[in-house]
Amino acid sequence: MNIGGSRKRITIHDVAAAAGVSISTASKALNNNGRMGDDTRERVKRVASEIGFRPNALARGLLSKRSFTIGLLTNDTYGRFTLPVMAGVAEALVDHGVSVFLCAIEDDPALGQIHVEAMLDKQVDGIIATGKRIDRSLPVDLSNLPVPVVYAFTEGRPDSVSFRSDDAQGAELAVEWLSRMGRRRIVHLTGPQDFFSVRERADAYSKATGGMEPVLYGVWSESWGHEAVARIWSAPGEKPDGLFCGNDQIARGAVDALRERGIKVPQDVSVIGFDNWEIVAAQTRPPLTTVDMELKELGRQAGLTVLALAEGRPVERGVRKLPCRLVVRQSCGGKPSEE
Amino acid sequence: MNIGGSRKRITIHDVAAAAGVSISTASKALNNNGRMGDDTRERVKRVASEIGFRPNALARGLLSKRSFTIGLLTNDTYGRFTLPVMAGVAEALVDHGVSVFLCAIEDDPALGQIHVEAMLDKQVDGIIATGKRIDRSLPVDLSNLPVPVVYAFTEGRPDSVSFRSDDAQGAELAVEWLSRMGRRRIVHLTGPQDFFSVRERADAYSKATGGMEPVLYGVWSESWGHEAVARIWSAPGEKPDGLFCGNDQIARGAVDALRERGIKVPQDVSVIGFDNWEIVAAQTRPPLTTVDMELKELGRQAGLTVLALAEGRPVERGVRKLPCRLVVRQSCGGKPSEE
DNA sequence: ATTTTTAGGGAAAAGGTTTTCTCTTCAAAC
DNA sequence: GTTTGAAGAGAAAACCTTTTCCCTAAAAAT
Repeated sequence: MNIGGSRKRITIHDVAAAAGVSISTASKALNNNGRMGDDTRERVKRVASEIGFRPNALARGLLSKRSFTIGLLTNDTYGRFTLPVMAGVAEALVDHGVSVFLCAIEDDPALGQIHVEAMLDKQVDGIIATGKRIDRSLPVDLSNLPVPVVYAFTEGRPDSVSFRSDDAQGAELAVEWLSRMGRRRIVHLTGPQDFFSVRERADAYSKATGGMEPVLYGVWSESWGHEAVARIWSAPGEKPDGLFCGNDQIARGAVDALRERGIKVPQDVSVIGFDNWEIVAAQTRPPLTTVDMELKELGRQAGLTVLALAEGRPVERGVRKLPCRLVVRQSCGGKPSEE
Repeated sequence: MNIGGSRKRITIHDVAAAAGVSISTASKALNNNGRMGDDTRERVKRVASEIGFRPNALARGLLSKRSFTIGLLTNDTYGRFTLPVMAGVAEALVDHGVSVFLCAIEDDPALGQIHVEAMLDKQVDGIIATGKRIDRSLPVDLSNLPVPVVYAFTEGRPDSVSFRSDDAQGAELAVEWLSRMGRRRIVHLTGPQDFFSVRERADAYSKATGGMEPVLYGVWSESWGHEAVARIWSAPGEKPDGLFCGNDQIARGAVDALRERGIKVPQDVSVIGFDNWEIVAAQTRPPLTTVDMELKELGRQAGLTVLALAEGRPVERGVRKLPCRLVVRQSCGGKPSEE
């Protein structure tokens, strides 16, 4: 009977009238401000909850200059990286009564501009920019905005606050674990070299392994993992006993290729992935041991940081690298971590 | 130099002062209301854009009772279904100046309640509820809200508006295509029977095939696809030449299992999936022909509908089934559709 | 020359809330 | 009995915009 949704909203005037006080007294009672008798305060509060009063955030925001709203800008339509970040942001902020505007801008500067302006019009308290690559920035100008901006998993302006995962440490984690599993000939199979994180991981890998083996750059697909294994195993010479892959898709391709060749994972070769993309990692046979970038935690911290900036609290600027975490499943041997 | 983001916002007062008119004239000039000389109107507009005036949406919303904001409630943390829906909603609404609040409530009723209240406080013009199953409703009470609610890919209240895909039609599409490819013994390999869409697809499949073959119910995983193929091909008797799978993961498991048995896809057996989950469908070897539920379109329609309701336009209530679309890749034969 | 009309523009209220200031009243102190 | 103080509560301003109503002056009509 009320599908369209209409019913007069209850305002503080109604509360005041029902409690027999003025609106100022009602307001003060509800916000625990001002001076008044305990009985009055209690009565107002009781009446307010009885008639179901909830303050109008628009009116409040107009006055306080805080909308308790932030904007999340992303160009990751696929959501693979953005989704955990979003979840973290939202989770961190809901406790503080802050809501999140979702702005998917694809890679369209005009759309980005529109969204930024819409957010500013709506008086967001801050903006979080997030993307799918830490070495690319969003196609939109976020300088000189009247609100603070925090970058998460995307290239930020110098002199701002940005969060990213520590890819070098993640790579070390991977190599370390392979070594611990007794692997000595570890090959790194990764994505395109123009990705900053690819280079960073490759450098860390080379440093950790002493730079004995070459790094194989390719694309982020299963078929590249497949092809790389074919290339390695059909070439003459000693074969690796460990594969450190740049993402879970490559790892999955590699594992599948190894299985097809009758090479046992993890008995003969250990394979480790990167990203902990559940849908790929968990469905691989055997399930992939992989490096998790802790994107949800990254989102959480970005959320808390933009909040701090919005409230004028001091925040140290710069790039913050968050540590990765090893998720042990079965593709390397070793005891799986419980989840 | 402005990291925290602070700079006095420009109000219509500033415009009025700069243009040498009153605020009422300024407002009317900018909104093409009221009567005034063309020169005055132009001057005000020019000045406004020169000093970068943008109206405060909070103040405007307070007055107009419209916040140009809607809430998107979801319990699909994974984002597999929600993400395209969200993209569609946002895309449809950004043109109308409407922003979208993202509310991820997991499956927590308390969290849902908090989010709904926060949205109402922020005076959203409407709410879209979306989930991961069309036969489950969100764990939150959306009845008797002061704003319209539209359901997308989740069970809605009777007497409301909900959008879902036409699973029966999707199944027909699949069977039809397999028949067109010359397949005569088509087996349906699907998910748990307690899913409404599973039953609906299975019924449509049975009707289309004359109910010759049994339906194999299982779980939504690759390993089930794998196992089902093993079960079928190790049993005595004639083998199927077509597999209609309940989702792309099952299809992928089946394709992998067939390949391992030396059975050629699509030469010997055609396999068709459901969902068109790119990451699975496109990376399978060969890439999966599958049924797309057009979730983005679904989101778009949900967005436009909630907007219509918010504006008081009449909307026919009830469940609307949107047609699915066949995406032809290589797992069935036939010429791939361009994308 | 007087009245009527119209154009152009301003004053003020409204929307819901918070906050500062003011006012009244009653108790305590002198 | 007068002054001081504080407690309790209300009036009003402020936030920013839109809209209705009103006022003035010039043009048109009589």
